[in-house]
Amino acid sequence: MSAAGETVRLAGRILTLRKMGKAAFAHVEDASGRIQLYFRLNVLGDDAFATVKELYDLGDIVGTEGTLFRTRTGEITLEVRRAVMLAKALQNPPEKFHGLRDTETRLRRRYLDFAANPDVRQAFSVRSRMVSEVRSFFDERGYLEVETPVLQPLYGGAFARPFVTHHNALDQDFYLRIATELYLKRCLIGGFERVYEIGRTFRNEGMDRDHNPEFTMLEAYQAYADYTDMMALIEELYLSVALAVHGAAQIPYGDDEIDLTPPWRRVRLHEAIEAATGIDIYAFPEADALLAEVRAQGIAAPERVTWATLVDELLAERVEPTLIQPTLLVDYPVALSPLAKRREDDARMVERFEAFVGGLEVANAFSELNDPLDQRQRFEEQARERAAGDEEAQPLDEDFLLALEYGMPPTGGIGIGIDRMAMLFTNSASIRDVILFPPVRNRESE
RNA sequence: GACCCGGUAGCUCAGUUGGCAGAGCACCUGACUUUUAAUCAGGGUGUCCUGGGUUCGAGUCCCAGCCGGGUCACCA
Repeated sequence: MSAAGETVRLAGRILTLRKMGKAAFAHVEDASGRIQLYFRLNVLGDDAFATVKELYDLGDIVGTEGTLFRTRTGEITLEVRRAVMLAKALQNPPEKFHGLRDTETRLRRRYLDFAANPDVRQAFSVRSRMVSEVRSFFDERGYLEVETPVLQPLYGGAFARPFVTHHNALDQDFYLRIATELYLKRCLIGGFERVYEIGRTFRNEGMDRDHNPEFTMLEAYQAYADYTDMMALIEELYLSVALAVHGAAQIPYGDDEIDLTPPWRRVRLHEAIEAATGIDIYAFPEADALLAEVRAQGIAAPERVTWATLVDELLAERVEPTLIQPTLLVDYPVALSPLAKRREDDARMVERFEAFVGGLEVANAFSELNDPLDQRQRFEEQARERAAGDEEAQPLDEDFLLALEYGMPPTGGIGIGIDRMAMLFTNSASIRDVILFPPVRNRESE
């Protein structure tokens, strides 16, 4: 112990406190760790020692100065010469041995969860390093980090119901963005060739273990690239992050060990469905015929039956849960992908993939549709879906179509769920474990 | 939205067949100069989630509601 005898100053929150007649021990903790303090009457003097005995409680934050020594059990301890109360706790901290377990209190007073449960704090430390590595990854590859509007006059870029708000000065409603896609594409049209944005997006939908109404998504776009470039990108990104935050390409998740080493398994969507269910979705091009096949599988039909929703139902029910090891599902039906470019060899399909890891959808990418005429048709198809009752169909965006008419280079684009990535790298079962302050319902009394 | 589970002291929890509201930690009083989940002696601090109902009597049984969790639905 090289610092023995030297004067040391440290501060922290009191976690344990053992007061005796003329001495007291405490453990204090700050972000760097915990250490024991030793207060002695004959070192501190009557007044200062009396203050410790009468005033100090668990949870208080104190500043101290003293010298280090080892107790007879060998623990490094600060013998305190001077001490000052930095913040007095008026509320009792959670119980020191059992910690804070009650899920409702943990959510409503999240600061107590952080204070009482170091492993909860640890997850956010991992998340922070992970995001840093993600930024470095894109920065090093020449992508420009940009920030596009959160408040948008029209929403788009994903299938979701938006949150709506109102701008008083303009007396105009705005939507909180459900995706950054259409603005990032405007950047491409304007000549930026590689852009990315890590941003909060908002979708007015239910919450569960892998959905939160506000979440962080990374979208990246690269001119003169296509979805195969995005396949390599997602594989390399996950590998880089794994090595940076975990030190290995293999990570534990739940009961599984996931190997992120590229290349990931690639399966064509309709083949994955056929392998799991025996149904060749392209052999049943009409919704009614496909519905009969889906029902024969014992799968409940979605509320709104279209060919596309049935395909998605098959995917969600029978394919996605099995995708524990990293898998790229490729070549989606055009009806599910109104912003993606059609395959040249099969106009029913688009150049798109979704990446799955640990059963979670972690990325969605495509060769971006840059034909303004086809894009208009796709929007018009969405408008028909909308008129038929699909609240999540995408609205026709004339302003975006106008931009496309000036010419967007062929582009590969990808959306990556940052929260789900954090779930994987922190081995968290719930997205709320990697969101600092998840929303909770107001209590009537509050 | 449906179903299941839960809500008792600041925290973690117990509470029997319906019969005075409990324990540990925390807290308060006293003792204690190397303790470390300190120890020893004493002290219970409560809207039993809320509102009704049944009953001589409800934390416990019934109904409605609130809040949380889980599963499902939704999230193409």
